[in-house]
Amino acid sequence: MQIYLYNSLSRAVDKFTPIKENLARIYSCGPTVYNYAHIGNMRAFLFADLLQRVMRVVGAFDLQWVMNITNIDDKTIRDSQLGSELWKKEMGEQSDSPLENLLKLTKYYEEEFLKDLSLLGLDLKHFYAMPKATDYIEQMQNLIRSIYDNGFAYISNGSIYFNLMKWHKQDRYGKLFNIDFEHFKAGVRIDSDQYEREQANDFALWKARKEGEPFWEFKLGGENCDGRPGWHIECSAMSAELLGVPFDIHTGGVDLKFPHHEDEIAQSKAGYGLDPVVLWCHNEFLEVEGAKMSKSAGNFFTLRDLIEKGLDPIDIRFAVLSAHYSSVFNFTFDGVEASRKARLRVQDYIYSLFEALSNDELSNSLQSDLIIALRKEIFSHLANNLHTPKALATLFSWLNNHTVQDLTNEEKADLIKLFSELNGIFAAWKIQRQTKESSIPKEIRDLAELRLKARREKNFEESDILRKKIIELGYSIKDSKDSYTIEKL
RNA sequence: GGUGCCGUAGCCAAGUGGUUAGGCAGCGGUCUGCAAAACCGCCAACGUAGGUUCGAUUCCUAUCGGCACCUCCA
Repeated sequence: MQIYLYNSLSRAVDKFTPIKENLARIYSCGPTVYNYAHIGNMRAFLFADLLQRVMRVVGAFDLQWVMNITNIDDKTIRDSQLGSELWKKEMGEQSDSPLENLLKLTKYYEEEFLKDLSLLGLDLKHFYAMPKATDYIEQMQNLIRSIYDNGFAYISNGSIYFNLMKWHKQDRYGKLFNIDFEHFKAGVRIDSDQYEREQANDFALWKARKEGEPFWEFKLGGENCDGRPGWHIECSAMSAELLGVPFDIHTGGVDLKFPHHEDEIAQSKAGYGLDPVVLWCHNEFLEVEGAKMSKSAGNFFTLRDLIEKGLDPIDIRFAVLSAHYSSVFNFTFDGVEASRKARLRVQDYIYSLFEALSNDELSNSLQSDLIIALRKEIFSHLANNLHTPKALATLFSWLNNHTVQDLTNEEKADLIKLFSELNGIFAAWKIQRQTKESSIPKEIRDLAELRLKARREKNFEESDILRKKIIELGYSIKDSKDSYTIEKL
């Protein structure tokens, strides 16, 4: 199905056409691994995941999805310094080598990050690559050399800067973000390096070596430029190396439009001679209980914080996906609870489908017009700029109007097939027969058996006491005629 | 100061120049020993004030309120 996406470059919903036949190449700005990722970061990754899954399932594209891991920047260097208070013993022993320390600290947070992604329902197998900045220093240096040779970079005290105004005369700077060079709010952030730049707007491609910090050797223009890469250059170099120039889609949070993505466009074009990306997609921010998340406001959560509070990560995933990525998402605990109930309602429906199906013969391809029409409608919403709210609304309305009993066997089998496809995007359900009591502790099963016996004997006082006990132990019990089902609460 | 976004029922969240978005909660009912689940039904909105229009929640203006970015924050 044809995919349409909002493009921050054109400021319109564009038809997606891959550069290479049937291959969608996507680069997503990943985390800087100096700490546990917070729920706001997670929205960006859930968005990227949604995009790539829709490309796979609805667009039927082959995928090359790259997400970078920024493991060298001011913060990772700062926190990994010898004697850092933020060093954890799980990271191992610190050594005299700043680079070794940096890699140990960032490796730790990278692994935690990957765990978080998995908990949120991302499939790590979907990644074509997760490049780490320190593994692509050579490519970054090559790109910087090209930019320098093309005349758009200069060296100042061993650091290398991008000459923005010179570039701006050749090609517009501000393609994603209207830049009003006259009205930059002066003095908001003072960079210590600023005096070394010719213009305050110039950004660092490469930063000169500092004592006690990791560095790489670099000779440029006959000068010694030993040091380490600037932030923006890594995405340009790694995306070019892994996906080529240009590639199809670049994702990130709206905050990255400027300066990060502007700089990426400028330096890639200054170095490679081409606009690097056809389609830029940005997700809106996430707020918590209607306010910007901040540590001081006490509404700053990492995924592990939320799990500790008893939330299921899959409910968080489903809650985030139930709002459109381009609007501010208000994360609330009530909202996650509501999403959970909605999600489980669908799950129960899926269980009922399996229950009602005489055998486990699933459809290979859809046969029934009813389900084909439903699929078409849901998919077209997803294809239209990833409109998950409409897709889900369509699904819920349909479920409201079609009970399992109303469906023919063919429709049931088709619907399971459709759910299985949808789960390739939402990854929020189990497409299987409801697991029987096997996962329920024996203690609970025994209580339930006693209760069934009491009910048969019409000893309802006893059965109510037993039910209360079961609930207190964290399980719910649903009665049917002469049986029951137990579920974990 | 510059640029941009948003204000929709108790809560979350789509959308549209005139016909029910959807979810959660709530309220009736069926079922049940009672519940739960399920099913049937009900309920409610478009920040404020003007304007354009036959008609505005939707367009325009003003206004109030909230938010984001403005040099390394997803």
